[in-house]
Amino acid sequence: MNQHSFIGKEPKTRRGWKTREKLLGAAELEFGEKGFHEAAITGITARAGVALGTFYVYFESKEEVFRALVAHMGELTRHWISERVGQSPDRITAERRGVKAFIDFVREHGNLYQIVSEAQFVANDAFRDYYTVFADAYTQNLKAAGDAGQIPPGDYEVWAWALCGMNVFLGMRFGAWGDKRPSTEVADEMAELIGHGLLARPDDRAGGTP
Amino acid sequence: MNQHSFIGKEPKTRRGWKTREKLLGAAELEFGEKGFHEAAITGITARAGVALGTFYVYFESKEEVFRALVAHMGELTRHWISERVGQSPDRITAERRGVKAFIDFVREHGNLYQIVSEAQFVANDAFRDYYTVFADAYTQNLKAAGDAGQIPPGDYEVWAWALCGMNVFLGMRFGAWGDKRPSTEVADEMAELIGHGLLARPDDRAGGTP
Amino acid sequence: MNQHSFIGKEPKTRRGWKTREKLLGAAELEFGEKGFHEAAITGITARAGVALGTFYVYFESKEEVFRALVAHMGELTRHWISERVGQSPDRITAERRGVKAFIDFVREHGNLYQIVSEAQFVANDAFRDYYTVFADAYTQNLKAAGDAGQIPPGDYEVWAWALCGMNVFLGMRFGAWGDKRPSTEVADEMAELIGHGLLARPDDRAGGTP
Amino acid sequence: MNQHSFIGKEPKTRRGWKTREKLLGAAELEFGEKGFHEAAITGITARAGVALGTFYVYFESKEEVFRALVAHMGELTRHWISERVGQSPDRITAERRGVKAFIDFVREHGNLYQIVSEAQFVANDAFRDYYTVFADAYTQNLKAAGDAGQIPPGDYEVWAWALCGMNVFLGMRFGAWGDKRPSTEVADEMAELIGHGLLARPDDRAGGTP
DNA sequence: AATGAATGAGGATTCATTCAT
DNA sequence: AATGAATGAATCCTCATTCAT
Repeated sequence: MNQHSFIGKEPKTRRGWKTREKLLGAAELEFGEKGFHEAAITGITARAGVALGTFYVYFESKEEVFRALVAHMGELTRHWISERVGQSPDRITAERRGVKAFIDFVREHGNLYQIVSEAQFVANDAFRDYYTVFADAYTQNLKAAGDAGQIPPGDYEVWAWALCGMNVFLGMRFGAWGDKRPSTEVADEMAELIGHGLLARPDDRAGGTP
Repeated sequence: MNQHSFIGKEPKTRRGWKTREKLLGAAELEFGEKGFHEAAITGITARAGVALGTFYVYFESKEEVFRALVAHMGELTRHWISERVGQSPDRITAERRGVKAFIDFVREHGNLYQIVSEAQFVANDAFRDYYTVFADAYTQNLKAAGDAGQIPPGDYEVWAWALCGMNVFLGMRFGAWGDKRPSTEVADEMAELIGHGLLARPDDRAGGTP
Repeated sequence: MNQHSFIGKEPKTRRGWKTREKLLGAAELEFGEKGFHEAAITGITARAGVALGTFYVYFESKEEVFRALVAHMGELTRHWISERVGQSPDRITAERRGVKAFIDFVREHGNLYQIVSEAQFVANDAFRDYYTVFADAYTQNLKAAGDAGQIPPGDYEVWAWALCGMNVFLGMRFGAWGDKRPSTEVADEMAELIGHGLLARPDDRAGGTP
Repeated sequence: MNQHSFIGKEPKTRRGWKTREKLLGAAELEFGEKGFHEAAITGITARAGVALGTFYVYFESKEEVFRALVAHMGELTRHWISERVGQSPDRITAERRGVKAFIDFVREHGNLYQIVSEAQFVANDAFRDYYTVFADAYTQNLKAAGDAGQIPPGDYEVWAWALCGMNVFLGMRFGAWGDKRPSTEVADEMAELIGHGLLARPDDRAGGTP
């Protein structure tokens, strides 16, 4: 995926790799806690336990580490979710599991997820990349389901972005903002909504797709 | 809720009101174009055609105008949308019109809409307020529709946030990012998705709710 | 004493006098609480319950009110002390009463007394005036006592300044800084010191001057 | 008391120490000449020959250098005086030398001494520390003299503050305000006053302590 | 590789004072 | 007399980045 996309200066020694690693970890914490603008390079180096100048040995700028982190978050999120969605028997189950996974992810890594959101204003292209990768995968999945006759036809790209938005907002509202409702409940509700839609007659509900 | 929550210092004369108005308009442009951190107070006052100090007669800080603007955007957005949704014959029509209105709004006021998004990192409480007001209204509408038997029962709060997220993401993707697709098309697709849901059998489509 | 030294613009109406009075009182509080640099004209006018511009109807500048206040403090202090020292039977009694009065004054009007001290850096001439008036009076008193054979000959001006310094420091240390010791005790100790001096043999003490 | 209370950021290299030294010296001049509020950081860095930002490498704020300077002045003053008082044969000689030294110090370092005085309004705790250290030392000396039977018993703490006040005011009046009288003369007069006291009979004078 | 001293452009904020009403 | 809107000079402080060691 990241063929030539190594971000920052590649270390040549084992020691160098370790330092770079420490810096990345420290940056994750610093940005996660304070946000891009409040975060300081000295904060990162202090957490990493290295001198200020060392930062610039491995990264060209504050924005560069930030981008590296956003890219990393992309992988992390995808991994987290795909691990929890697995091979779902049907699309709705996949959606239900997906939302739950996303809410849980935000609850677990709220600070880090902020990094992605803030990228919108700091590194807009990285932000677009992040969600485009998601939406594209989503589109593919819908398409497959459509081809298999599991879901009705439609403009799956639009649907994918709509579903992304759902996830993100439910993650924000019921994950990041701290709601006591179990993520399963929220996921069930969302599954209900996008399963049968708003036009379903009440009695459709119990039966699912007959 | 916010009975007398006037943001900034309330002018006592007509002249004062005019100046405050000019400042607010200038701030909208400045923040919209440059974002919070790049925006400068001198940029605002220059646009407003007043001296630097005048800014601080009406606002305590850069953040305060920003908050005032977010609150103002809330009213503006609600007004824009409700004007275009009007008294819809049914919930799906309302949704379709709502999405379309939102996409159009973002296309029209893209810069301004950025202000709201950025509030997440600059004035988080104002950001929450903005969307909470939206989602609450959404919830009420769904409830009304539910009571009227137009839509199936469910946890309308969760649904409301899900629908908000859809709107926002479609607005971002097909509004802000500049997509050529007509907003009507996107709105129709979303209406389809949330109208019949993913479980609808293909042949359900033509008929809608019989 | 202040023949032509009316500070500020003299009001012409009764209403004007009242306003000026309110401003002076407010300034006393504001400067006393915050010190010259932290004090703000708006703080003064707010306390006085008048509009900002009104201040400049009666005073030319922030420094001017300050000077008016320092002059006023001079009269106030002298009045307070002379009232409490009265016609002392002898010099030492006068000194004892003087120190006590001064400590009590500082305890009672600590904030206001700060105004005088700060004058050193804000209106140095007013500061010098304040203490020069004091020291001159002191000198005269010592001279009278010397002429009457109550105290030994000496350069009374130097002595006067030395005694002023004593008063001020004892007032600061045991008055302003909040010491529990009763002012009478401190005054007695100072009287002992300057009564018999450091060379007195222990047994001189009981007897005073035989 | 202040074991490791290093004020500001401790440099780690020799070069750093030199820079900090230059800044401290420059600040002394700037504050001494202009007073705290008129002094500007750019004034300090210009005098030191470094860039503006360098100041903030070593000090957190304008107030912090100021505090560092006051502390430094404490050491400087004590050193100056103790050097000139030395091992005095008796308390009165010590006092006489002390006053003279203090007046001379103020004449020599008038500007710098202003820094201490102004501390009263800028860094009150530092101001208290300054004089408390002095008065404590004074108290100890008096106690020693008292134990040795050189001076009569008394509350030496009160005496110490009284004597401090004398010194300060004589320093101010005959040192800082520019009086032509030789400091020796003033010192002699003060020695006379606190040597025999005000109750001494005129004929005591010639004899001193027999 | 690592260090940490030095840089300086950049921007927010304050507030005494003026003046038209 | 009283008001309060408008002014703008004046400064403190931040922090990403550079570079000599």
